[in-house]
Amino acid sequence: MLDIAKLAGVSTATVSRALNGSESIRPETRERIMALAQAHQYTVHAGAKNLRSGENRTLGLVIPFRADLPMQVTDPFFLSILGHLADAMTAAQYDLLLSRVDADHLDECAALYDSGRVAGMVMVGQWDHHDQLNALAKRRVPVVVWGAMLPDQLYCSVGSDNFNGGLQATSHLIQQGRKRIAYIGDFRSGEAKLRFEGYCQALQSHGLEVNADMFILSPYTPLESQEAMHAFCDKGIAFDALFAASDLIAINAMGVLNARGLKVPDDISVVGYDDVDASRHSFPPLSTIRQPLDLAARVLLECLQEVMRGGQPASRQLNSDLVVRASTQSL
Amino acid sequence: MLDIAKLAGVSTATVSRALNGSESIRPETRERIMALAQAHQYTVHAGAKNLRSGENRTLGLVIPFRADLPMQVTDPFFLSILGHLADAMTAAQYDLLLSRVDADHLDECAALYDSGRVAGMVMVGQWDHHDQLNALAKRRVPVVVWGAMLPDQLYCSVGSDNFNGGLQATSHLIQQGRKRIAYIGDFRSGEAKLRFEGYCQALQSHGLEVNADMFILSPYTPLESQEAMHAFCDKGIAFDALFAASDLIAINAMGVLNARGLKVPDDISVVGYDDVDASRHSFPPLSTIRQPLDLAARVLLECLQEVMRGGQPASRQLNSDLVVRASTQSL
DNA sequence: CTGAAAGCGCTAACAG
DNA sequence: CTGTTAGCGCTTTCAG
Repeated sequence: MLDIAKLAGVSTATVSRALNGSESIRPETRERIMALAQAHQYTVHAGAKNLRSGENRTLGLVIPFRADLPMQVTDPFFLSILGHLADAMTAAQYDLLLSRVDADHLDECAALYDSGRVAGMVMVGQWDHHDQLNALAKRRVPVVVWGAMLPDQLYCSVGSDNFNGGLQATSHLIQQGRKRIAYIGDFRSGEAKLRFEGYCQALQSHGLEVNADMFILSPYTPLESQEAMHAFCDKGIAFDALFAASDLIAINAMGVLNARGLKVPDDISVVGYDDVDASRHSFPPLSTIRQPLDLAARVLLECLQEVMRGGQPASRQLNSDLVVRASTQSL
Repeated sequence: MLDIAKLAGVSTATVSRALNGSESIRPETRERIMALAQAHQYTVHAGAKNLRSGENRTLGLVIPFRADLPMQVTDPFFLSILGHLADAMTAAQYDLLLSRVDADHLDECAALYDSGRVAGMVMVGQWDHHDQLNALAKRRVPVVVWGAMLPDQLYCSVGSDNFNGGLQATSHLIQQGRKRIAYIGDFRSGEAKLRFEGYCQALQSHGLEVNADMFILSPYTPLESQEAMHAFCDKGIAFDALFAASDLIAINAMGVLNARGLKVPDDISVVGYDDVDASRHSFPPLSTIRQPLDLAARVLLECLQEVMRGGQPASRQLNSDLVVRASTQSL
């Protein structure tokens, strides 16, 4: 910066002002300085600027991972939210620091904040550790979480309304005249559980029977979903529709159905969840619940900014949309 | 830091030395200081440290995107490399700054380096802009690229050997007794082209006919791959195997084959490319070419470090492995 | 082994 | 409108 100042015949203070768009500077001088900076490929040193101004424009995106599991992100869906978040942050002039943290030591990411590397962070991915997040929040680490709203939550979370999503998906099937609707996925915990509850609610409010025979337990990771589907079909229980807790499960299930000679959607209508890229290209293209990730990213950022300001924004549930494709059809 | 110094009854210099593991400090003093830091959740301010020591331990990961395309990463494969890279960098004590840059203005990421935000960067994703990358390298921006080796390349690239991958995939099919092997994917540019050339080579060296009727042009983005597959089947050309330029294309193609009553692998053996998560769960599970992403990430990092040291590491091609699953079977 | 002092590159009062 | 001055939080000679 000193070099530029000398070249322009001014002080570094003036250069700083010019480059930061201060009002109190002669336009002509500004132009000259900007031109010089451009010519010499000079850019303000971000670190020094932050240090001096006390501001920090980098935000953390932390992705918990489990040491015991093979390094994999089960959700292709996750990449999408990452992309949107990157976009939103870039648009708001933030840098994005990516950090992988052991899910069992989420407290470690406090160091990210304590060391001034990030001004705040959003946590996304497979997270269960409610209490660790609460501890972080108690430590006054600015953090927002992508996920469900939980009771006794000290931090701000943003997620989609999984209950309502399950409701929409199932109602859609019912409206198309389906009466024997199976559910495949987890129904004991997390987001899948809420989707399942939405499914039950939809059945009940339409006066349909909620039958445990129609619940197909499949891990959220779709590893064994095919087997689960096969096992269900083997039982010979009649059904004319299927609501899957995730697109990947749905796609695998459709593969099994196809293989067994059951036509989708003629024999079985199928709805998935997430609107993963692959669901547009599955056979047949999959009807699904789309979570508004672009909005989610913006809301996450807004909330984080509010938290960084010292506020306590309320957690939010975003509405999801039903996307109708060829895998569902009226009877 | 001053606080800790006071608490410990020493100077900040001593605290600094203790926290950085300097040799010339009494172990006892070190312990005491460490304990205090721990208790007060004190962490060295990373920015100030970098500023003073002139070092920078954050690396950039830039993901070019096309302004004209909807924000999407076509490759689910990409998330995987991102994860591995994050792991490798974390393990080497680097921070990872994620940055999305317009693919038409790759030069913009020079600012990331000029402003001292990153000490170097790796570029990954759909990149075509060979000349822009060369310009970056000429500007002495430390950068390494995930992708193919190109002639007149001023930068270092790391990629997998796509030609060899195509060769392996096709040879596998031939060894299983398949004689009429179709190729689906792009064959005009990029990595797919190399895979295609490997396919041709394999056919030739086994004395099989290389027939343009067996080339199914499908966008690398699998949007129209189903249509392409349908169109090919409609032509009624006999074939007993299919090599797809990507898993996603392969999975879509298998969907079409299933729907048309062609059994995989009995009637048609299918091999994909990438070993995407979904290919393990497709119906049937897909044989594919796995790129060694963990190794790739480590090599990328090594090369980047070498470039940052001022060196000019040679570009590298990594070997890929064939993963055999149920979609291929001997006749 | 430890402290004092200088300064990394920048910005923000405070004077002119 | 612009220059001077004083640090942001840390590390690192150079003396003790």
